[in-house]
Amino acid sequence: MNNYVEILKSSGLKATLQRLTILELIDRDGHIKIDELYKKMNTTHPTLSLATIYKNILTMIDKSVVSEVPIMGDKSYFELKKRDHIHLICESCNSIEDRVMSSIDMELLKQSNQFILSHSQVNLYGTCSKCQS
Amino acid sequence: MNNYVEILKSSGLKATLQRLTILELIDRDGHIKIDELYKKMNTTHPTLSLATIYKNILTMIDKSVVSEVPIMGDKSYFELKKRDHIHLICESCNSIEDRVMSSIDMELLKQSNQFILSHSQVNLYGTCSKCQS
DNA sequence: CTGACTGCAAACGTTTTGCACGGTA
DNA sequence: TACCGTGCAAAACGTTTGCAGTCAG
Repeated sequence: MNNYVEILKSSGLKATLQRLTILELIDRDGHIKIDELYKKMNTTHPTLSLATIYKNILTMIDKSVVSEVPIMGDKSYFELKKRDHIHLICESCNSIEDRVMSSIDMELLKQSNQFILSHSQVNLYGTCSKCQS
Repeated sequence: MNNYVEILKSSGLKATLQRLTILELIDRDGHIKIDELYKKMNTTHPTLSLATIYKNILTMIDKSVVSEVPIMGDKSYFELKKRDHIHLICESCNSIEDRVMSSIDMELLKQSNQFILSHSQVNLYGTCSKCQS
């Protein structure tokens, strides 16, 4: 848990019990939606409010502690900020698996039968050529 | 416009004026959000209701005529279903550019300076190994 | 002619906000 | 102690629903 304290402090955020709890739950699940987070939280910390979760998710995204994983036909999931990776999203059981792989390996994945690919969604965020000038 | 009539009919949907209007506006913009769609629609077809847009977007996604583009920190955009492509999303002007490229070319993009990459989001939808059995 | 589709208005669920209180640093 | 963060309740917002009327095939 000390780990999260460091992360928060170095991001200029206070290490409150609420934030530590949120981070621990996100980490345990890997990827979690707000309502799932709230339900799990309610069992151990019944007083922690939904508004606090929303406020903290926003501020922690802003500070790059957490990142949003928007999903087709579903609410966004949230995960701890980590190095670039791919999400393998199973449309049958709704599981989300992280995979660290190079672009070239993606072709291999398509050809292998470990994960039957239905469709892909690649979004690259950055600055377009117009906005660079 | 005849093109859309064909697409709708071959998907088992009736080619109503409302659907044709929605498809034309999506196509014209490339990627559009529901509220933008409604605003533009309102100028030319003031009686077309928001509920109709929502219902139609859902059914047309279901029939693979349209697809959803979920975006970090924003509402989903919608586009016509087309062959696999990458989205270059400018965080400055919020433009979305389509780019058809192989996985290997992605590496080239990162190295080039045409689009300064801030972060990427790759979601692959399909069936995981567990759910295949 | 019939089932699919539309428009309206109400209902619903999710997210945001304002404010008084509480806790971290 | 000062300020950031929390909890509550209300408000705002986006989306869905039910139903009566309409239209495409």
